[in-house]
Amino acid sequence: MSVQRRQLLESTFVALVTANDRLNRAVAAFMKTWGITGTQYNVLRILRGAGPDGQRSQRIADDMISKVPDITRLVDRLVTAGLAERRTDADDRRVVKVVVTASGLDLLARMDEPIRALHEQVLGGMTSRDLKIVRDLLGEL
Amino acid sequence: MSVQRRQLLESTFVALVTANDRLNRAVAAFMKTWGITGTQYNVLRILRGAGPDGQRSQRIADDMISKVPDITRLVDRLVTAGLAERRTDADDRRVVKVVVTASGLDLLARMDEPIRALHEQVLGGMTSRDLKIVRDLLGEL
DNA sequence: CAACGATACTTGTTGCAACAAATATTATCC
DNA sequence: GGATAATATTTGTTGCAACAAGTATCGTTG
Repeated sequence: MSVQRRQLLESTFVALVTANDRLNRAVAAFMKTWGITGTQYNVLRILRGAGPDGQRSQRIADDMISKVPDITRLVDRLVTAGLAERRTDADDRRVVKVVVTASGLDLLARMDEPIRALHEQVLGGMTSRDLKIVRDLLGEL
Repeated sequence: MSVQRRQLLESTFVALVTANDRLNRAVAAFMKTWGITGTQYNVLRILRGAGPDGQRSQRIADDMISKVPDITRLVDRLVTAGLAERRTDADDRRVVKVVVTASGLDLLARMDEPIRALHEQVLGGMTSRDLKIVRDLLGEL
């Protein structure tokens, strides 16, 4: 491999990690103003999408954008905060279904518009053409 | 703002966070085989660049790719692992200079080639043209 | 030159993430 | 149908990150 190619790989890698950190910080700071973490928000969104029947823990883990191995204590915090509830499945008593509460839905509804503003704040400077390029190229990773 | 633009912002945001998580995992798994974390590696690289005089804690914090507020305990772990040493500055006794040890330099040297392989593993699938695009667009964030 | 603020780092504390082991329930296979 | 494997979740433990408060040293200013 050429020296140029290696340097390009490295500088792109560093750019990725740097953008990574900035994005994490922006998300964390935003979520903090709402009293939750980005991970918790992700779970709440999954639960809202799942509807009144809720979603089993394992499926929540599968659907999450950022994977976490410990759904139990993640849901614990949502339950403690009154944003979600646990319901053991009657058909399969191993399964725990997690349901978003009215309070959780209310929080999500209030966050919907600010979340769009966050997207705008982070990515609004890019043209739609560039957004598509970044999205598609990152999707290949 | 149009619906399309909003959806594009959202899907790109999700793509970023997803790539984020995958990258973090790849780096963490790689670093784990060497007994350190990505953050620790970043500090060691800074110390290698600083040379035998070492680098003061605050400057390390400034130079890091992923910012961390607690350099003290980060360096603590490097010192415990025998990869770095602390030396209080004689001119200004508030300042602590951190120096990489021979063991630390040896570890870095052994990692240099595998690190390039990691870059190749993560980004090798992209053309040089696309790498430049991603690097430059992410740099604007 | 003494007091005050600024600087550089450390320490205390809390919460979350990661990994492994344990528990409970269900499915499978002689 | 009872032993065994598989599945779903919980619990134990450790380490790291974040934020705030504390300590030591230095610079500045009247």
